[in-house]
Amino acid sequence: MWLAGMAVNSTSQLFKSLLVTSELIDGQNRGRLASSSLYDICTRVHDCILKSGMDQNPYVANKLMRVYIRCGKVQDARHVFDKLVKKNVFNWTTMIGGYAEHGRPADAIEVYNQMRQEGGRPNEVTYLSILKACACPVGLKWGKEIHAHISHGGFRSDVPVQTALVNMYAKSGSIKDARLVFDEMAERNVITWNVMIGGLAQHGFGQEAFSLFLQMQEEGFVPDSTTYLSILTATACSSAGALGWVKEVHRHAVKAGFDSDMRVCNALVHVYSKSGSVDDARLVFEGMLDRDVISWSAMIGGLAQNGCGHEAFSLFLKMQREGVIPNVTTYVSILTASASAGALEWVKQVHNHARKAGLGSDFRVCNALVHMYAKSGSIDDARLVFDQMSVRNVFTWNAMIGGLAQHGCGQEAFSLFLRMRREGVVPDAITYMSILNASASTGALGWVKEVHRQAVQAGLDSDVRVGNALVHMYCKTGSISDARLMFDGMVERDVITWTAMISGLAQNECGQEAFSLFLQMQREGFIPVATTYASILNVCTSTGLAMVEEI
DNA sequence: CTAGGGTTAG
Repeated sequence: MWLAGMAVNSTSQLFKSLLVTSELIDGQNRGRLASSSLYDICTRVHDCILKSGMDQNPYVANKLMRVYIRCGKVQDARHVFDKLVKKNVFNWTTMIGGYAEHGRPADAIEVYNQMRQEGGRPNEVTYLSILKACACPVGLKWGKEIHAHISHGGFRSDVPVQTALVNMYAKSGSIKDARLVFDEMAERNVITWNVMIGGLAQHGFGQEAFSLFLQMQEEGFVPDSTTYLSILTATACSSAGALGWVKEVHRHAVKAGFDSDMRVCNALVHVYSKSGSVDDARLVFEGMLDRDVISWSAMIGGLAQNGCGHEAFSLFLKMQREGVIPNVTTYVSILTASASAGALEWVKQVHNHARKAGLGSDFRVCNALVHMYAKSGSIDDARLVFDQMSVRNVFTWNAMIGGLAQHGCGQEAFSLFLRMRREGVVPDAITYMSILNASASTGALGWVKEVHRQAVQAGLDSDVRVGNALVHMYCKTGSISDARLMFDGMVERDVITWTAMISGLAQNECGQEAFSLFLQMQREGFIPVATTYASILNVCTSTGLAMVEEI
C-alpha cells in the first residue's frame, strides 16, 4: 500500500517502482507479501507505465511481464507481450518461459512458432525455456521438432541445452531418446547426470539408474543431494528386488555426508518403506536430527502400508505433540493402511483429528476414509462419509462398491453400481472387479454374465484383474465351462489366474484337469503360491496319492 | 540493464 500511495509520475520514479516491485517478487523478499497485494502493486505500476508511454520499451515490458508471471498472472503478461510492437529475444523468451512455468506447453509452442515466423532468433535460453514447456507427455511431438531446430541451430555442444533435451525426453515418456541424447553428449556436468539418473529411476529402471550413479563417480563427478534424491525416486524403488541397491545408495550417502540432509533422509524413509523394509526406514527416521511434515508423513505412511497401523497411529499422535501439523498427505498416508484387527478404533480417531483440522470434507481425505472404514470393518461409517461427499470420482465409487462387496452386501453394491453409471461416472477395471466379487454373495450366475457383457462393452474384459474375477466368479457360481472359456481366451494370465482356474476345477470335481493345468502353469514359467498348492492338494486327497508324490 | 537445464511424501 505504501507504493500505491506514492506519486509515480516521472520516468525515473516509474523505473524505481517497477524495479522495487520486481525485486520484491524475484528477490529474497518473496513470500513476505501476499500475491494479491503484489498483483495490486503490479497493476498500478502498469497503469503508470501505460500513461508514460513506456510500455513499448522492451526492457520495461520484460520486467513487467516477469512480475505478472511471478504473480501467476500469465494472461496479463501475455497482454503486455501482445501489445509490444517490437519484441526482442528477451520478451519472446520470457513469454515462453512463463507458459513453461505454468505447465502450458501448447501456448508456449504457439509463441515459439510465432517467434520463428516473425524472424526471431531463439538463443540457448529460449531453447531452455521451450524445452521445459515440452517436458511432459503431450509435449513430446513438439519437443522432437525443437530437437531438430537445436541441432541445426548450432547448439549441439551446449551442455545446458543438451541437458534440457535429455530432461524433455525423459519427462515426456521417451526415455530411450533421452538416453540417446545423453550418450551422444561429449561433455556433461552433474546436472546432466542427475537428469538422466532421475529419468531412469522414474521410469522404473532402478538398476540402470544405479549403474549410472556408479559410472558418474568413476568419471570423477561428485553426486550432490539432487543426485541422491533422483536415484531414490519412489516409483523406481517400489519393486521387491530394489532393496539391495537402495542400501548401496544409502551407504554412499552416508560416506558423502548426506545422511544429515533432511531431504535425502526423507527420500530414504520413503524408499525403504516402499521396498518393504520398514525397519530400515525406521532406523533412518530415528536417526534424523530435524524432521518436517514430509519426514513424519513418509514414516507414518510406511508403517501403515507395511501392516503396522497401530504404530503409524501413535506416530501420528507423537508428531502433533512435537508441534508438527499433519497435512492432507499425512491423512491420506495413514488412511491407506493395510487392514488389521482393531484398526477401526484409531481410524475413527484419525477421522476426528481430520474434522478438527478442517479437513473432514476434503475430497482426498474422504476418499481415503471411505476406503479405510470399509477395510477396517465398518461399512456403515464408510457409507456415512460416502453419502455426505458432494463430489465423487471413480475411486470413491470403487471404494464403496468394493467395501460393500467384501461385506457380503451384493445387492447394495449392485444398486450403487447402477447409480454410479446414472450419475455419469465411467467404471474402470477395479469397478468391474469389485462388482464381480459382489456377485459371490448372491451366487447368481445371471449377474456375472451381465457384468461380463458390460465389461466387454467397456473394453475392460482384457484387463487381467477383471479376467481373474470373471474366472473366479464363474467357478464360484458353478459354471466351470464359462470359467474355462474365459480362461482360455485371456491374452494375459498371472499366477492368480492360474490359481483361480485350478481351484475352480478342483472344487468342481475335475481333479484330472486341475492337475494337468497345474503342470502346465509351471511349464509356462509360473511359480505356484500357497493357495495353488492348497487347491491341488485337495484334489490329491480325493483322488489318490500318485499325484502327491509328483508334486 | 532484462530471459535461464535437474530437486524428496501421495
